[in-house]
Amino acid sequence: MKEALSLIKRGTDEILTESDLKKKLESGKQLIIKAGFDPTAPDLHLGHTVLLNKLRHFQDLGHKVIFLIGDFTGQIGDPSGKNKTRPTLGSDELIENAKTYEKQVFKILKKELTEVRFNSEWCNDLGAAGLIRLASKYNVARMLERDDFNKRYNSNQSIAVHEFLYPLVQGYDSVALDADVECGGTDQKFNLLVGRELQRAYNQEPQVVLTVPILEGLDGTNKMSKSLNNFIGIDESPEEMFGKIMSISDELMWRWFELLSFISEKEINNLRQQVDEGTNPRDIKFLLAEELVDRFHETGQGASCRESFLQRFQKGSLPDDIKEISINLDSDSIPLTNLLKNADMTSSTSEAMRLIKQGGVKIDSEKVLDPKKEIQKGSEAVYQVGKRKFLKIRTL
RNA sequence: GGAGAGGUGGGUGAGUGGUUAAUACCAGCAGACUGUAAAUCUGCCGCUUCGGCUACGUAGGUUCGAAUCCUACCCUCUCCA
Repeated sequence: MKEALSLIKRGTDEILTESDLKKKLESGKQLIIKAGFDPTAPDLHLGHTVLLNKLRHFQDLGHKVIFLIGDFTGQIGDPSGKNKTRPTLGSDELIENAKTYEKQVFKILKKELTEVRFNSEWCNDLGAAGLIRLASKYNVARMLERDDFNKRYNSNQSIAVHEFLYPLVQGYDSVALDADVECGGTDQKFNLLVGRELQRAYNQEPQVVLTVPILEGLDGTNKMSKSLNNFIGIDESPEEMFGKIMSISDELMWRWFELLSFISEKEINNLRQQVDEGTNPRDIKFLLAEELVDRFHETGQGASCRESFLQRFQKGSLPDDIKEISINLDSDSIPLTNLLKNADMTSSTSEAMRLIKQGGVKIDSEKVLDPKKEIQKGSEAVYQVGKRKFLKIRTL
């Protein structure tokens, strides 16, 4: 029992309330653990895995996880942050996204203890009348307690009425599922607590709310998210993942160790001490990168990534696995700027022009300085833009 | 319904008729350096067939000339009801 509790408490931010959790654990029944996910962004990234790891802990104790895809709530758009209302998804798309989720999520969760559900199942049946009834169970003052509503309200920014529905519907999900525990990021705390209130209003035993810390993204300040493009997807190639982890600041590295690594706190402190004593932080970052790459790919991948990383950046050699593409030309030659744009290596010819002038473009490891360079038909070469983008292009 | 404030490049936010692809900051990108794609420094940061073209909520108008003035519309916020 004590062990169970300490496993659950590891890395969590808050448990509301711990005594309720104890009671539920002691009851001996299989608990229903709920966690909601956004239907529009099926690509899981490391930020999500903080939560998934926690769900996994519950599974290790034999409890059932409901992986809830908020397809109905997705139509509302989570007012957290400054999201705008999202486009409604077609059911085909939803099924696709769900499949993508499943493919990724079982890298961490146990299949036999996971149930994937959609909240449109019960929300569609709710109807206008049901929604009104639901809305009557909560009040505006309490809604405005929510931090982002509060901030927007006080700084004279708009809050659309439908945004109030989001926490309500999310809370109603807990009622529909009769959830025992709901897990989410700390930014979800308000929504999770609404679930507690609503369950009480529907005469259920209120769920325990468990929040996990929010993982900072690559920039080190903002929450990891797709829209800020500061994320590492768990589906990304080993090389990509490794490289991105190496690009985080030395400071952020410790935070990631804390939230993502499975090594013990003691070991982390040990590593800190090593750095204090003069070890290159890069080498410590290697450990983190290797652990994570191994987790999401085959064991051993991490080590080989480290090798090629050293090769590439210390000795400046080309990576081994350069993608190849062919591009058809309409005429005998094409300006280099256009070629780079067509190959998606730059977003516009203007950008390509700039990069060439700045000395950031190489062909077969030779710096190109002429912005008007033409590439002939029937050639093949390795193009490099900046330090990271490589592509072998054949012109036909 | 009435009165008022405001909408500027990915974000914040200057700019109130003319040295103007639009100050500054952040983010981003490149180069240098390094102990890493950390940190730091320097440069860049709308698009282009390099002739130009398109931009300051939308649509018109005034003017030799408009982000800046006028008109209408759309949107956001505040106060009153």
